[in-house]
Amino acid sequence: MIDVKLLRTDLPAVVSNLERRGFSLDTEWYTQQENTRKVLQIKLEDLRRQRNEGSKKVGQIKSQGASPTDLSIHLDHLAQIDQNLEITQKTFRTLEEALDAFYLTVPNLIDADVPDGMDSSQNRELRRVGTLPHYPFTVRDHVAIGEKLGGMSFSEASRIVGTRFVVLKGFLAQLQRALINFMLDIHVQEHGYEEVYVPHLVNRDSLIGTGQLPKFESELFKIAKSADWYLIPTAEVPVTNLARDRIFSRDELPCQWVAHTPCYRSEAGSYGKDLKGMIRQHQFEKVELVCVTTPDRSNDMLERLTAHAEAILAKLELPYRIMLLCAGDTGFGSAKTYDLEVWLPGQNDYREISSCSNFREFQARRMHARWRKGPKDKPEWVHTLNGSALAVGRTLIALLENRQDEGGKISIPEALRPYLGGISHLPEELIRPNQVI
RNA sequence: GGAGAGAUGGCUGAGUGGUCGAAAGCGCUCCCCUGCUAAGGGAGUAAGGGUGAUUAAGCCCUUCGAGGGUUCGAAUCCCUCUCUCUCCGCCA
Repeated sequence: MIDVKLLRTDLPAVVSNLERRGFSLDTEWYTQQENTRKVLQIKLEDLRRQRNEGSKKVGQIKSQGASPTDLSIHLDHLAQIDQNLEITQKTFRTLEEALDAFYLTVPNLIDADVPDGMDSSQNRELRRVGTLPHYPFTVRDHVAIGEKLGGMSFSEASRIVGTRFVVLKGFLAQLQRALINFMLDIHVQEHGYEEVYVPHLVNRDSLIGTGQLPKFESELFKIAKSADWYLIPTAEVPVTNLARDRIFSRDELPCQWVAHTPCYRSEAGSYGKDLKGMIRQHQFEKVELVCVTTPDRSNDMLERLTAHAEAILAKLELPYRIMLLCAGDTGFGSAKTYDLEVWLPGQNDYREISSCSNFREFQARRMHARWRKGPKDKPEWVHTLNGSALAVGRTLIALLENRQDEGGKISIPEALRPYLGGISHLPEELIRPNQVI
């Protein structure tokens, strides 16, 4: 949620900032509601004051043993106030609910150093890392590699559930598991994150907290059994909500958490996009970094977090580029986002494999996540950040496509070999099924 | 799934209709005392919001899990829901 006070005091600044995203704020509606709110609230609070004072007096009158007529006159007067109060309260509540609902649909303010632009074509490429591979043969995409190697089955998945799922078997399943462990270990051991295991179902409040609701319900899978349980679309939701309703002391911050979870997305509205293969699935594995920090450090933390995601790509020797998203392409709750895009030879293009964002106070307001500088100080909002490091399914694709040879073998980057029993190439039997005699 | 108990400030925990935004203790902050250490004394210490010159003072409103009800008045009485704990059952 953006700062309500800022809306009240400097509406033009908010409007022009949000225009950079292509979001147009209904100023006429808002101004009118807000002005009414102010008048109504003053009136309401005054009526409540009168009632409180009147009620107190009843107690005094009674204890002083005043005449019954005095008392009934006073009670009549109070009844009138109450009647007025009830009407005012009803109107005020309706108004406030409308305003609250409105606030939840307003995106975050964009950082000043985010470039202008309305869509991904105007994202700014900051740099490229790694050299693109050249092949003296026709490259296969990951689907073709999967077919050749075996162990990647879309047809079986579709029989089990439907489209946009995959079954991985044998060394491909093991490769995915190796990647997860590899990423977690690096973040814990080299980058100083605390590993957390979290629920894969979350309630409405958590999704409102991180900003997926109320606006993006269609992208979520809802559990039929419960009124407000959803499958997580990213570990960001349960992990960031660890900060919900908390007041951190200075020395507890920053919190740096890493979690591996599956992610479930309905991908409504992406029909026809990336239909083939593992690029866009209803279920995929991801290792997510989440940071809760003091405001003065959040700029720095975004750079660090992004560097931590890059470190994984670098260790896996995958070529990538780093993009600074333009205002129009930056997500609803984010003030500034870097995307890491990995090179996919099968697509002859870079594709998103990580997205690292600074949410500043936006999620903290929704979650009531605060911190206190010193014991005497007022609580302030924390800043929250998160980034994928990395999307595991796409990492697996990237490895298959970038490290294939003509015969269809995949070379394993040095850094990953300890996680695969030391082998240098796939396919090789990593762990043989027991022979039953 | 069955039975019971509970939800109060940073924490523990009192509080069954007005004098309660809330005792006491712990923690924390400041001050005093004590030549180290240990200990002692005093004061302060919830959050959100409105108004105010929108980071003043002041005044005011709201909040004792959430929502509704009774009442002139609710932390306190009634109803619904959520969550937590204990015991039994079931279970990876």
